[in-house]
Amino acid sequence: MHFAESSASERRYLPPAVAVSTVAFALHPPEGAAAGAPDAGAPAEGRETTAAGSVTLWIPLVRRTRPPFEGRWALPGGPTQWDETLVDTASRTLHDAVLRPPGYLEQLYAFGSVERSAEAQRLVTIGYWALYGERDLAAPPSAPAGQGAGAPVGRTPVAAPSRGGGAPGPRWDDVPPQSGPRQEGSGGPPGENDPNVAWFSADRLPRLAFDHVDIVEYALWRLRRKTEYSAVAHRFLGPVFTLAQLRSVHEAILGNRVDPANFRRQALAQGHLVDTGAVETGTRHRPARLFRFRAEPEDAPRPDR
Amino acid sequence: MHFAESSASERRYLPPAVAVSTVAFALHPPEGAAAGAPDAGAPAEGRETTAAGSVTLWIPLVRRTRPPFEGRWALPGGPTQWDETLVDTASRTLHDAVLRPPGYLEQLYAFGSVERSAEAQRLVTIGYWALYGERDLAAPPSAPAGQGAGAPVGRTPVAAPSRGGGAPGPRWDDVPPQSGPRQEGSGGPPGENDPNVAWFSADRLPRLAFDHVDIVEYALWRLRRKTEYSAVAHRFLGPVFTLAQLRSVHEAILGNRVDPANFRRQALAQGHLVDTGAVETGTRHRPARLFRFRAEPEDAPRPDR
DNA sequence: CGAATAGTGTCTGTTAGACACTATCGC
DNA sequence: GCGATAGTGTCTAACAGACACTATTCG
Repeated sequence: MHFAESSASERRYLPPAVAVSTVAFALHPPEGAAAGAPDAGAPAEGRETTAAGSVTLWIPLVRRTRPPFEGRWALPGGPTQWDETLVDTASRTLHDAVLRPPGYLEQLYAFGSVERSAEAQRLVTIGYWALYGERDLAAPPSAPAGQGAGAPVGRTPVAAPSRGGGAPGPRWDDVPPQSGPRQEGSGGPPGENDPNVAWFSADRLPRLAFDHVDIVEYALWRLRRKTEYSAVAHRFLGPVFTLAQLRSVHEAILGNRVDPANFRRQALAQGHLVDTGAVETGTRHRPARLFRFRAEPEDAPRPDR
Repeated sequence: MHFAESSASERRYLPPAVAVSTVAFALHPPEGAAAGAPDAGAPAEGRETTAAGSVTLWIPLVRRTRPPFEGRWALPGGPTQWDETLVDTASRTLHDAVLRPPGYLEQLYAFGSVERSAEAQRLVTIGYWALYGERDLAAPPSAPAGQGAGAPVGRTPVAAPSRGGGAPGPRWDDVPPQSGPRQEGSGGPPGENDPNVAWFSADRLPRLAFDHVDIVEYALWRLRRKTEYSAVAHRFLGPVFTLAQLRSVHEAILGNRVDPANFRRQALAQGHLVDTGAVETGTRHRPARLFRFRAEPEDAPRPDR
């Protein structure tokens, strides 16, 4: 790389580095992945339920192995490479941490602060948010994307448009300018149990590096807004699901109880759900009908193309 | 500049250049500014009204003076400088074209395409949208921000948060990597009548360079969404205004008629409007009450900080 | 049958939209 | 008074939220 040799004072004048940070959500960590406790570095027993029996959102984090913020947990991410689009970068860095491609990926906001520009290269960070559904987590872990200018991660299953208002992200800061392709938390060998990658419950996050808390905050806000006016919740579930499941996803996202009767009516009124005719089995009460989702035309001008 | 000497083939491996493009809206061009006709390069008589007597939105454009797309009109914009935040860049480049700071400025979407990377340096473009109110247009033109690393344009009156969903912009492409600070359409001397800057009616735009049409499209969509759930329309007007004026702004943005009675109720119900007690004068019918806007707490996590 | 959840019916309060009607100005 | 727009009242249909009630399964 050309710039390796430029001194710190010279780096001030370099063009800004472009990096990506992604907040990914899932209803629970993938099978076999580490579930982090708030402040312990070590995994803890954690599954998808909380006190009240309601579902929570989980977020994958990566532990930084070098300054600044060495040892702190941070969002998966890293610098863009010359042959990658921004989504590709998000996808690749996320894959490096989670070992699976997300089911949904959407841009959040671009933040270009000038902070610390006297000491380090200027940095522009593009925040993304992603979503892992049951389907996605079930997929067996695949090898990290790896080196250099290789093709961006195979299939980025969903590179989606968006609609809500754009918003902020904090300045990124990871990865020294023009460092190698693998991002921060990759000291050890890859594999499902990399000690530097863990999933945390969204309401019990450890202290994060940089202003990653703000990105998470914003991503959550966006996710909530989006579940209100759009159909995203179903993406957390498998191909077929009951209305109760869908509702509990809504409850997890919005953080409050939702009336089953009213939810049912609204959900069905949207016209997105198709009754498969099949019913749930294995319950010890009246089985619920299974629905699947019917894709419908987006109404937003499509950003990513 | 370090990179001036790097060859085209070397540039492929440079970090992406970061540029900004801004879609600015106003109810009419500033006094004395050129109003462009759809395809003529020359100004045409144009004021704020259209066929049906309704108001239209106007957008400032800059004519490119070098390839690619030489001669075409494009959005104001340019590359970020090492000491500028993204908003600053938007603000500065917009100021260079319009000679006034906007009343509102918000990020739209970041687009990082890899297209043409084989021939030119990789480019990441951050789209912004801005708004000039009466107040802002009334301000006398000030000199362009000018050279090098000078302080970013004095006051960027409003660097605002946002809420809607993020969305797309096309790849930018202007300005050769690391070119001088002044952007594209600045061949001639500055001043209110730079032949390479003109305002166009949003529904009669000329052919634009790059995919700037898409950015405009998206900005319009965002503006519409935002007027629906938030209070932005008032920013197009002066400090006090009648409900009829506010309504006609809504009509201009949404593109359809709005019932005066219902609009009034809704507008007042929001609680943002304060009756000043004063009334309109100079009409030849019953004068309307004048209102002013009362700022209220935002509910979106604030992105820009 | 009892526990438990699925699914339906109904009532109430709020709101968007349509539109008739009254008020108040200049002339 | 007339023309014109400001501003109010009212009716209707749609809808969200609360909640009672019925249906269907397991054990």
